[in-house]
Amino acid sequence: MADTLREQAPPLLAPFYYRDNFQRLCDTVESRYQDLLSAAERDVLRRWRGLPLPAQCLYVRLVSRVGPWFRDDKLAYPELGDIGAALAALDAAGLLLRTADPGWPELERLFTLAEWRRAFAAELNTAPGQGKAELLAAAAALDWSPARYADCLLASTGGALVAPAELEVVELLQLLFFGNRRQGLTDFVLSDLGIANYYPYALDREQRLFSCREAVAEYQGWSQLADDYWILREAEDSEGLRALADLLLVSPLQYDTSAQRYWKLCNRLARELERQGELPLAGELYARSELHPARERLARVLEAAGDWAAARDQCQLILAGPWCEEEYEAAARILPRVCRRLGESVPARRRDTFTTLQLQLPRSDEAVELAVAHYLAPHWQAVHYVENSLMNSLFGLAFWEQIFAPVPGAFHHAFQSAPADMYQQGFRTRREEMLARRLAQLRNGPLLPELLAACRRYRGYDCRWVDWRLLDETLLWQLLCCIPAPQLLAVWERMLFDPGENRRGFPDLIALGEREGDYCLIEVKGPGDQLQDSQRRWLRFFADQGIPAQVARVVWCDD
DNA sequence: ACCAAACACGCAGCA
DNA sequence: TAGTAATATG
DNA sequence: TGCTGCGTGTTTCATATTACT
Ligand SMILES: [Mn+2]
Ligand SMILES: [Mn+2]
Repeated sequence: MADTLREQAPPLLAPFYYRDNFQRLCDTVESRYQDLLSAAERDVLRRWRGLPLPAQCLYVRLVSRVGPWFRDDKLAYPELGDIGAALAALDAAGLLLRTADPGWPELERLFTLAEWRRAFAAELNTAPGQGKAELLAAAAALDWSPARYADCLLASTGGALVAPAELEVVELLQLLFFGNRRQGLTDFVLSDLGIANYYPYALDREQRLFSCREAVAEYQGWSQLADDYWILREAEDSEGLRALADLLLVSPLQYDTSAQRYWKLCNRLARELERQGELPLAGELYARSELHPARERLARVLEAAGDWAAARDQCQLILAGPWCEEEYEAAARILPRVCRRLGESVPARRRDTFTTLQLQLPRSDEAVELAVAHYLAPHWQAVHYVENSLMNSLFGLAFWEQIFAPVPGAFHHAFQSAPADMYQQGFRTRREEMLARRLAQLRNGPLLPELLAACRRYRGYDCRWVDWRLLDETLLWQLLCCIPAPQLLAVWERMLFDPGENRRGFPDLIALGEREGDYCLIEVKGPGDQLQDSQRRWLRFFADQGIPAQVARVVWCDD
């Protein structure tokens, strides 16, 4: 009864919203990158704009769906009226492809098991219990010409095969709009629905991500090779992987825009080659990469190859100018090993000693972190299982304005939850002054009102750092009551030093008391779990700063 | 920050 | 027929 | 014991429909 009386909520999205989204994307790219588009590509846009509304809509539907081929008889869009007419309009504008032979894999996908059965009832003995894979194998064994299969199926089901033309142009437009390959038209929808809620930062319309068409082509080239890499790895084609490495080694890197992609691919491929024992080739790839962990892996490759002297030199190169703390520590671990091999003496590395709490707890179903939290609960006001999310969220609140500051090149489009350079060294250097001012401001005033204000002002907006499910004003009040401001500031400064590296490794639990200084960060270690390097680094830092932290080592008492 | 990832846990093999 | 994976959708 | 590599689980918008086993 209540259900029938409840008013229908108005639809969140306008009719044909997807056409409008596509048009927004096209307009933006065309005005921003007109000189990077060829005459043929601009003509595709012109032709799409000239279509009647239902045909425009259908084109957007088709390029958004898994294809490339579709059966026209299965296109069901009642709101578009006569689908045949829309297809004819697309055809006339050169935006539709038709085929009598889409290739075997597409046929497998386009027709259901029942349709295959019916179409091949005469040619094959099709038992009802037979699965699709078996039936397809039996059909393939007929060894017909490729087109004959399609003829047979279509003769049985009716309909024809169609595909949207100029898919590559659509992909190009999306790449130019977003600057990456993972975002697309769905991001418009999620934003309109409020599922994603992006902060209204100032967009940078001056700085273009791609300076020229060659830069775009280079980016697309590395993307293609990355795709090839996954296919080759999936197929366990070691010959192909070696060929890919050779190709990568003779391809020069010319544009900064795609450097990260190139280096990432070098690192990934090299790591796979390492596993296959191709050490020299892996080493060459690592030498091409300027992205961690390339230099560390090269040191390990040299060590594994028995080239102790080169491995030692590589470690010393890293130690003299590390890219990050992780790299420095790796080099500091490898160096003594190779020096021993060379008969050289090295000073022993000091071992970490962290305050440790030994616990015997009854085995239970819940996670060991929660078991410890429950064990500790009676002794504290509150114990929260937060890992990285708490300190990261506080960091986001404290530096929200700096994170979303309109720095050149930071925000290319309206669907970002962090600036483009968030995890690069340049993040800090490009915002040196405003970060210094913000730190001074936070040092001079009480923190709680600042954080409460930020929490209220920005609540709900997407930020890579902030988990709004965790934060509420009570928690902030409790936290700021217990954690002395200088200690929070020290943590934030370390996070600012390397936001990419220092966003992880925070302890599992935070236990809160009632007075300033009355709190503890606790890393839980179950049987068999070791402290990770990132966790060690934070624990060392906490010890240096006098921030209360402990490692809780749990053993199960079975009886 | 590319659900082709990032993160943390948990184990095995090796000195 | 229930459980699953993939797909399309807003 | 420390170091290393490798495999695992968790987490991604939420919901309806379709196809398959
Ligand atoms: Mn943890
Ligand atoms: Mn832990």
